[in-house]
Amino acid sequence: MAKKQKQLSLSPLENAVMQIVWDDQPLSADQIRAKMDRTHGLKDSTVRTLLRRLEEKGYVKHDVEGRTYIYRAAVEPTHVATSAVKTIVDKFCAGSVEHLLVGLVDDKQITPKRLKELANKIAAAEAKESKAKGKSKKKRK
Amino acid sequence: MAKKQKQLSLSPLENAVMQIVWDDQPLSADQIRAKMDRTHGLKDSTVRTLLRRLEEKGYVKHDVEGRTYIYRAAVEPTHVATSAVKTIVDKFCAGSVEHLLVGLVDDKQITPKRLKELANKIAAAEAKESKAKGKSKKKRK
DNA sequence: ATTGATTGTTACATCTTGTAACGGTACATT
DNA sequence: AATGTACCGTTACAAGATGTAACAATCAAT
Repeated sequence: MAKKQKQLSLSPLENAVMQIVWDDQPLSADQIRAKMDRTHGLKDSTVRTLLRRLEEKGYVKHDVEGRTYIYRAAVEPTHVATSAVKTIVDKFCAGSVEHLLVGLVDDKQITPKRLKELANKIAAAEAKESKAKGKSKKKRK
Repeated sequence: MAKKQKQLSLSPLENAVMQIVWDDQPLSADQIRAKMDRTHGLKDSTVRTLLRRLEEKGYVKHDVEGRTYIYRAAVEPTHVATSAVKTIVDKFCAGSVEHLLVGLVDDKQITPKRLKELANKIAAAEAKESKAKGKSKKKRK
């Protein structure tokens, strides 16, 4: 039972690349390098290595346009976030989202009042949305 | 105060140790090894290395009892969870807990209804708690 | 003093991450 | 056609993180 699942986690630099991709996709490797340049001074081969690794991990995909690779994200940032949160919840909160929420409140990351507001807002939005389209799973911006 | 702190993240194995510590603390290194044995077959020096690293990272602390180190957690699991969640939120949800909650709902990790219930419950608990204590700003949990 | 339990020190092979040089190839420009 | 140019694929490598552990020093009890 050697399920050799690679590391799906993003390293800091990989994350930096993803932020750019999520923000301005689609992008070529070189465009990404250009944007990275503001903070890092990476060579193009470096950036392409990062992109290759990200693609291996399933975070981005590319289309070949002419002879250039055009990259775009293969996963939504919120999906990455929620799945990471799920892992955390399973590990540290005995699988209970409730514990997590309590923790967030205890940690003052959100006030109970605001949490309630959000919950209501989300519930309302969800209700309206499901009524409006019934089955389709499109996401609004 | 804070200087060049190392990685505070837990490796899988370190995490396994923490789970045990959180569950049955306080424990000696050998007791921990014994519990690990069910899944891994680690030598005692291995376990002690892990414990030392965890202590360096600030996850556990020990008291010397006789000639034995008795370990216990130095941080609450929910604290680890919430701080990890904060990192995630900052990275992937533009810093907004709201986005995360929306994501959790979208991901069906929690229903909006249940989210609302929890929010109310938490708000209620919080309200009662602060009334009960009244004066104490200091929250010992 | 010898033994047994525990800790401290040190080691090391893998992997992961950051960073990049090289070499190939197809397209654009003489 | 020959060459430069813009990209891509392959390969490399040092530093740090991780898993795993042997070996040495110590103290407490025999």
